[in-house]
Amino acid sequence: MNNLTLEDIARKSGVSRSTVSRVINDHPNVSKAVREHVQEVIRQTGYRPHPAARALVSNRSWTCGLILPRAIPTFFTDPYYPCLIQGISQACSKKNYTFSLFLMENEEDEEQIFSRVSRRGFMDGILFQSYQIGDALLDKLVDSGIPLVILGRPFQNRQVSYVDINNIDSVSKAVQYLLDTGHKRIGTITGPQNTAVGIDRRMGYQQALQRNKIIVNEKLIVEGTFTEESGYWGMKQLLRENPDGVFTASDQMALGAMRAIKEEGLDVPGDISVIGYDDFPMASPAHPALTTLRQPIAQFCFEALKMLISLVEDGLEPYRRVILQSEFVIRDSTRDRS
Amino acid sequence: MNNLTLEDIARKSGVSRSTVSRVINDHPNVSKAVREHVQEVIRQTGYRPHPAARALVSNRSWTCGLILPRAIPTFFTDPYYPCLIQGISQACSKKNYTFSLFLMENEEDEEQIFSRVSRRGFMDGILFQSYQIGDALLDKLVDSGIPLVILGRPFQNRQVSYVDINNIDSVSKAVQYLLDTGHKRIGTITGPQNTAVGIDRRMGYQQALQRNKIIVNEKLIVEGTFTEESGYWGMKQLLRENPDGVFTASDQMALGAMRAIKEEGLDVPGDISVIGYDDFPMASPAHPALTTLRQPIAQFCFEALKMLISLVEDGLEPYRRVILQSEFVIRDSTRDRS
DNA sequence: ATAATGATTGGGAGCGTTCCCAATCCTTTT
DNA sequence: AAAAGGATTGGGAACGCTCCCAATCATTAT
Repeated sequence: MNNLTLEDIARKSGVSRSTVSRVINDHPNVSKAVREHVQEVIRQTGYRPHPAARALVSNRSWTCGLILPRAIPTFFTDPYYPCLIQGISQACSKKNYTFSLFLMENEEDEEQIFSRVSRRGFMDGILFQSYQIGDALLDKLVDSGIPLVILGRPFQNRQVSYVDINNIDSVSKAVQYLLDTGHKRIGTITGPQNTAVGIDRRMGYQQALQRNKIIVNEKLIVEGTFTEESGYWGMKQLLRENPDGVFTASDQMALGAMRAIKEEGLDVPGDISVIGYDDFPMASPAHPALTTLRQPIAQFCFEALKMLISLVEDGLEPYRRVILQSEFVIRDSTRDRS
Repeated sequence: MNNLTLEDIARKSGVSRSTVSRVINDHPNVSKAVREHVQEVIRQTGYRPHPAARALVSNRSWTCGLILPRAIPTFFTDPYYPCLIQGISQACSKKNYTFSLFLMENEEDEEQIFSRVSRRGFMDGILFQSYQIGDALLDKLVDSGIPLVILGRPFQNRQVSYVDINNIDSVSKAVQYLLDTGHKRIGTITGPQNTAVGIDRRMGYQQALQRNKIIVNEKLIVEGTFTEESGYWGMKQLLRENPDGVFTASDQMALGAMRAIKEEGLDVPGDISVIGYDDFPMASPAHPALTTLRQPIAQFCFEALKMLISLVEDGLEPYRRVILQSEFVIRDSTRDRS
């Protein structure tokens, strides 16, 4: 264990505490000779400053928290959360931040997380995955005044900074593509309608139809939960309406939908075209390879952390927002019927 | 933001800093009246102590790190890591610890993580997921003297504390079950043979056969990577040897194996029995429902954290170890052939 | 009533940093 | 050669807490 202090290094290198501190923090005004000598001593002793002492005096801990909402039914099966976690981890690593994870599973967790997190001094800021309408914790967090960035848009038009993906637009383009390639009866399996992504992706579907003067048929819309299973059952239901194309709000649901279609003896894309959303690792090795919308997760995470850091350094206001685009990736689960 | 200090609370409640500190830390020797009054003031003001200041003076940060190894090919598809993350998160929450996650993806990460983690004062201890043979970071961590618990057994017989699951024994029992129910040609799809779990589960398979005086046929052993895909291809290969039972080292591979079997026009369990390992969420809704070995992940994580805390509080030695058992869960993918 | 005892309470020191200001040193200019 | 200026260095104070010891208070026994 490393129990050296600044003072120890100062003594060993024959300079003062202040000088060593300056060397460590790359301050100017240290002569080259002294700087190099001190660096050498630090290297040899393996000294590393005490993070808590630093945090105490500088009020920066170089740690940020990621809060994932409670009751994630898909935490184990949907790659979204692992991808997000990896993305944030990478971003933190690049920015030299330590990354603390908070999984919120019940009411008590919520209280505990709040008290753990809302006190500046251990956590420089918080990334909060938007999920359900009316998250009490989110309100408290906003009020607490800790630097906060929402991943995904918040529900109420609150005064918060956030990073989002233009779901409406992206989906609308994908459905437009189905329209342009001669599809006549396009269904959708949506995400949960109490989540922002769920609502927005459905909205994108509707906008595309409306723009083309097509009346939205409620029977061609089924609500899912992002899981493979819900895609399967949703498709079973849609099949009764004889669609020739389906947009599903996640790749997992697209996989489920394809399973249902095949089970019915129909072919993808021969009889029905399927479009997913995410472009997660299982999308391209699927049979047929899935046409989908690629979420720019890595960039998303990076922008979120960048925003958080600017909040930490420059203050909370003005509120910032960044909207990213998903990329439409055409593979083999769609066919031109025109 | 909460910028109150102990001194502020002391002033507001007309007592001294020391008394407030005693109230917060539940020390005895505070009169009931004073204690309640101070608690009321704390409640009203929403005061929370500055964690960095506490950590500085007490040398406890109430934070632990989880390091996940580099190059996890299955991070997004295998539910093991999400489950582990959730388990550790729950355990930390119960023990009032904050949980920092480190994903190691390349050499630089390794160096960075080490320097972030090895300095006591911000991280009370480290949980390290055992993975590949010869992890350089692990060696450095052990040398650094920071409290450390390995998840899974370490390779070299090093002086470290760890928590493991008795893979050899568990698998051996499962294979014994196949033997007892009249299976004659039992194959296995192993995990990677440069991982401890991969090696141990294969060993369990071999031990069961040897105990029953059956010669181990190398052609009935195929190495996989824990993924669905590798289970599929592994099974394709095994099929040439006409097995009537297969043990796969993960549920994912079992799913892949079943896909391959069905594709060949054979039936599970009619023609071939399949046993997986993990009992992750997708095991029971599979068709047929998977017979498997249930990893006690939650308990595993809890024991690991408990061990880590005892290391933090009582010192590193003597080395501790806890071995848990997997539970054999019989469902519909196996059939009695006797 | 007084001494002795134990329960409360308060204040000082210190944890390892950073930051500020004053002191020193070296150049350069006159 | 002396003064001025900038570059470099050192030391004190502060961050907000815990811990220790001394002081005070209440309670009981003599």
